Amino acid sequence: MANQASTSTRSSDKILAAATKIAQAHGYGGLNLRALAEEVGIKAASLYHHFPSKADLAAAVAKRYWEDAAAALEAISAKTPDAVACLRKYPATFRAALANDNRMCLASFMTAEYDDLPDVVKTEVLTFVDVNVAWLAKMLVTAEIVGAKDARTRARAIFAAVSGAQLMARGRADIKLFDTLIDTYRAAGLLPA
Amino acid sequence: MANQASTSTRSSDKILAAATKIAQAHGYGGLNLRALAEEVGIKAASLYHHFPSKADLAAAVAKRYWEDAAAALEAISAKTPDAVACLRKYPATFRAALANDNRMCLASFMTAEYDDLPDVVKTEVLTFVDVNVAWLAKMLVTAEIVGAKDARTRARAIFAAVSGAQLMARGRADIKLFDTLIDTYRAAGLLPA
DNA sequence: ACCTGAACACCGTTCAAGT
DNA sequence: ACCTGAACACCGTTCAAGT
Repeated sequence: MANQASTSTRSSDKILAAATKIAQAHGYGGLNLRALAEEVGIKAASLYHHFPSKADLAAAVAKRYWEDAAAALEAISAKTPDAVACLRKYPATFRAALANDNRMCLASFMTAEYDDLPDVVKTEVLTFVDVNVAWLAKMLVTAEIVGAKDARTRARAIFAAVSGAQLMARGRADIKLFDTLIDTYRAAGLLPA
Repeated sequence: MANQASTSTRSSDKILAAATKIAQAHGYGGLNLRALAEEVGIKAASLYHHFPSKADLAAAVAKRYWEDAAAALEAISAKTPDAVACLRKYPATFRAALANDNRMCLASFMTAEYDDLPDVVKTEVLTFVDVNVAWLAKMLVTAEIVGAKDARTRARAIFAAVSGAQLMARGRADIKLFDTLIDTYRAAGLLPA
């Protein structure tokens, strides 16, 4: 994971990074290849030398997105021994997207676009959800909040609720609303206080 | 509300109905005027005789959407005296969208498209949220689940969570997942059991 | 290998011309 | 009044042709 980007992947990385930011604000349909190319400093046609199609580019974006999310979650649980403390930190990544120019989770936006999503992209988006749910389930069991049998279901409910909070807060461009919603989930008992 | 559609609004109604279905599956960006026109049986250019622009058409769609939602919610609370029973029925409208070819809430989709939404549309989308939150808050107070001071906040949390559940279920085209998520919210204490 | 101009099919929109 | 073909400037995308 550390020594993979030596020389040739540089411009692909630039493309992926720029595409991720655009897709987090405009979705798959709103990912404008001319605008993306301009941001990277090439012509739109040149994009096709790095990725065979918009679908494959978006799949690469979504794949890196869940890989980064998985690494970030592992970093949290590696650094924080207390599982309850880990669960308290979970909403922070969703908050960070809003703090970054009112952006949202790439996977949530693309989930809305389900009907128009190429299969290769759909797969990666689903994996993002799986990664989050698996991590949450593990923390819930470790924290002894639910038994192993109910962990996956509760984890999915937390993921859905936090996603919904991010979406609602984006609609008002109001990050404080996100914080209030998360606090309300805690007060109601969905998330550990 | 009853005697407004006599003769001239007929085709406008057909356009709005078809546009609503398309927007619930593809969003504002994915609302293709040529495809919409074909479904209605006219040419795209003819659409402009009924609505001055795509933005105005989408605003009319979103406006009717929240008006219908408001009427449906009023129908529930008028027919069901018990506020707790009303709250139990609330997720049903979101479920119905999923049951209708895995569609989703128009407002949720458009909220994701926030950055690309004309202001006239944005306003109507926000009103949909307000209508839902106001009704939920009223039911929560009547049911004595929360006090008047916390009603709005709790109502927003419920709306966000239910929206998130719909989005997640759409991503798997799995309506049973929606049911499970709602049940989990109830078990956790976010919604009344 | 990497890049591009030019072309393609498509989009929202306009408008003169039909009924 | 309502509709339309044709055109406009634009878009994402493709490809033959450059270096």
